[in-house]
Amino acid sequence: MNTSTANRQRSNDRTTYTGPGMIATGEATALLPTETTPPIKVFGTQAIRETFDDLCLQQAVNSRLAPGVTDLVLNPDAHCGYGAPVGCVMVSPTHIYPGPVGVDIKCSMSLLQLDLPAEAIEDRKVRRQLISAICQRTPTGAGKGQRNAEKSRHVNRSLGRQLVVEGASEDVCESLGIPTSWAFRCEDSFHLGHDDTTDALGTRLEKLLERRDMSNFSDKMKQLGSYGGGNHFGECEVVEVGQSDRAREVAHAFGLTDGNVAFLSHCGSRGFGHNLASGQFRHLQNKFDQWGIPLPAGDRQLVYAPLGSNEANDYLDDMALGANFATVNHLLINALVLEAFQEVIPGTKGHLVYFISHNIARKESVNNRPAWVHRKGATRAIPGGHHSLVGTPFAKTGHPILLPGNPRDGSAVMVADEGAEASCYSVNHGAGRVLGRRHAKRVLDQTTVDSEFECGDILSNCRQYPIDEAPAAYKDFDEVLRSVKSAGLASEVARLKARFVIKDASKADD
DNA sequence: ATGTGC
Repeated sequence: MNTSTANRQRSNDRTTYTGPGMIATGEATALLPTETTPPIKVFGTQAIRETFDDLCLQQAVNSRLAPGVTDLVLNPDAHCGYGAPVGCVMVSPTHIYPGPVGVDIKCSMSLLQLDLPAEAIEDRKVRRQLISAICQRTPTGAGKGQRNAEKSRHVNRSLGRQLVVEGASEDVCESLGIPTSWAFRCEDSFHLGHDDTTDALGTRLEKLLERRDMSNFSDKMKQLGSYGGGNHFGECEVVEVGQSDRAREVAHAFGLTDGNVAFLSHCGSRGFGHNLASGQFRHLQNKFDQWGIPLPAGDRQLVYAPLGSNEANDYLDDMALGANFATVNHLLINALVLEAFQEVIPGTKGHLVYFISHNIARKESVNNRPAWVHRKGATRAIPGGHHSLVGTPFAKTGHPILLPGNPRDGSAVMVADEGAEASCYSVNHGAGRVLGRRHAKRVLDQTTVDSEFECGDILSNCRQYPIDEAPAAYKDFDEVLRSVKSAGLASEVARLKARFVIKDASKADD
């Protein structure tokens, strides 16, 4: 059965995975055998393994057997995605796969630590003021999520062209009022083109701007500093650093302060990244049709390009352009959120803890050779002492791993352990869906969701919190984290407890 | 995910 068939069956809630079963190998690890190649590594406790539906497993097998793929890791938050499961890592030294990077190029998390004690936002009125100050500056929602920017932070066409080519360069940060030091708090503050130059990106951008679907480039650039919709959000948190000596030490190195307010953001490359990604899917699918190349497992979502081909070069350039937009988008959002806090509580100071993606392909060294590591709903997890962190603020400790859970149960900051080599230096990217959006709307009810927020004294900008985004639509976050910890991939540094949530509510009553 | 859906 190929994935297209599986997709059709899923729409009727009938999936039938007929491949081999999982081999249980440990409390939190398992192997999913494939016919002719080494097995897929699965990280998840027994309870988590039961959440993997048939289509998800089928997609994992299809991705593992696709041309040039040498490793595939399935994380505890895995569920079906575009071509490959959301929550997987796919490695290839020879091929690039746009589908397994995903439709939202460089969808990421960022965390801003503020110097406010939790008590400063205890008053619901203060939190209401913060919600409105933040919403004024960082719109949510599809399309219309364009910022009404004051002159000092206006993104005109020429600044737009500069920032998608340069990413968070000093010049770009200065133009937008972003502290330049924040660039050092990024997993990647900029992305180069296929030949490791910015020139390649400038050239590619010129070509793209001639395209009809890029005629609204200036409008796309105006979306800079906005969240968008779906599972994207901004969330005000109180930091609870773990009790162990290591947690306290690492939290200190990360710049996290126990008991203080922080702000967690989740968003990506908005309409610009979507244009680039969907344009590439279409383009490569047409090439496959035109040249009569067989699709991996017959799945159009798994089209690929061999490295060195014009197609691969163009994709890598487009991915970098989208990734640069996402990077500056996150940093600007954080600058605007800080500004909103300062408006409501004058004198507030804040610094970026980290900005890290979970939808991107990076050139890394795997099994001692260079390869493209596609993280599709997966977060890089490199422990302290690893050569690739030399020169960063986190060379000794390992970098922060930012994992959204849900507003009811909290989110987490983790740090990688030595064992992460087994998962290609990756962990999950959050809790992962357990109910599809349609399913969630059918089986969950608004009153329960509302009372969960009321009980936790968690405020929101939404009159009705979107039901398909309710905590119960996601996997048990503690079980997901237990999977990561007991597999030796990463350790918990801090929990983040939600105090208010900013989300797009425009589709809440569909 | 997305100026939203074959």
